[in-house]
Amino acid sequence: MMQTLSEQKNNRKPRVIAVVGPTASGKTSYSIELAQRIDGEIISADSRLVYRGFDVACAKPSAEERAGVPHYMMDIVEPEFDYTAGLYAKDAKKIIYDIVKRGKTPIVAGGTGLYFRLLLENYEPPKIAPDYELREKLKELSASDLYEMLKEMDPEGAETIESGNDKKKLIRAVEIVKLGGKPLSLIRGVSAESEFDVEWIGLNFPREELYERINRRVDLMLEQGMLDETKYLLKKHGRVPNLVCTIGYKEMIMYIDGLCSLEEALEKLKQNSRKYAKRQLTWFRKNPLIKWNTYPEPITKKRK
RNA sequence: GGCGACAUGGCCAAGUGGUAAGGCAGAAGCCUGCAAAGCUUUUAUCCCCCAGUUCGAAUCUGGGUGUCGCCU
Repeated sequence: MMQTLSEQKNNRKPRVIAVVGPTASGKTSYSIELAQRIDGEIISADSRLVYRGFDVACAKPSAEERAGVPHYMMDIVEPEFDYTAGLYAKDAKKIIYDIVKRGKTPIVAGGTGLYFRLLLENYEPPKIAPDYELREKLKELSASDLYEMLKEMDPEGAETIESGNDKKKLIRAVEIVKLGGKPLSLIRGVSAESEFDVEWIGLNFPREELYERINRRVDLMLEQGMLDETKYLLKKHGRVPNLVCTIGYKEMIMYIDGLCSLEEALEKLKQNSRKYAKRQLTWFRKNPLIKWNTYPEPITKKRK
């Protein structure tokens, strides 16, 4: 929603525009065009784009595509490093203030719901960094053991975890309490008012059309060298979790390992992308502030 | 033309007399430092069609239709 000039003057909060949507909904070109029009700079909110070398398979915009618009939060770490949502929120926040200071408009664009939540919706995450050693130990336990453990430490927090089968969530909840953080039960559902004045723009297509776009994009990625990129990254980094667990590389690796044909790998990749898009949508649908743009119209006439 | 096998939701598929497993795909949802991850819920008034046997049939019998295989 556009604000009037007087409203903007009276509003102390830095104004930021958020462009959200499922994969293949056109966020990249939309935000670049928007940035050019309003003199903005783009901060990616994508958990894969932070990794160096995750290009084709993750649809990272090339230098030409960026068309001179500054982009942040891309290519900031090597895939061996586990970048986390907490680090993202911290780093991205600094960048927002820096952009604002220079008189430009920050545009946060991406598809990782958790990153938006921590950065722009101002949830109060427990300030407990992951303890990988502890996690390894906890991993040995069964889900029900973990649940019992959490129940003793944080009975109310245990109840807020929807399923006692979700080991990942249980481990984190236990980790927080063990390391002296505020238990989940005390912060769940609590969110302060955002420190930013956010204009939320959601991009989406009717389901069938979105799926067609995903299919087309996967085929295009192959043409653009996704398979070679996978081989290169494997050679350079080995089978690090971030590589092996990323949609695109995951399926290419299945093919490289001879577990399926290339056609099957592409089919699987399309399917995993569809499921991913669905999960993204349930995340964003929950945010009532998003103004949806179901058939994204190009801001300028030219789109490729 | 003859012989044989099989026909179960979008797909794969279990079930051989007691009132439709499961998987995949699809849909909905959860998410507070691994989130392109992890997790939850959900989908056949009905088993190709018709007739019959039976208290009761997807399951048995007869006929029809279709698909596949083999033979001439």
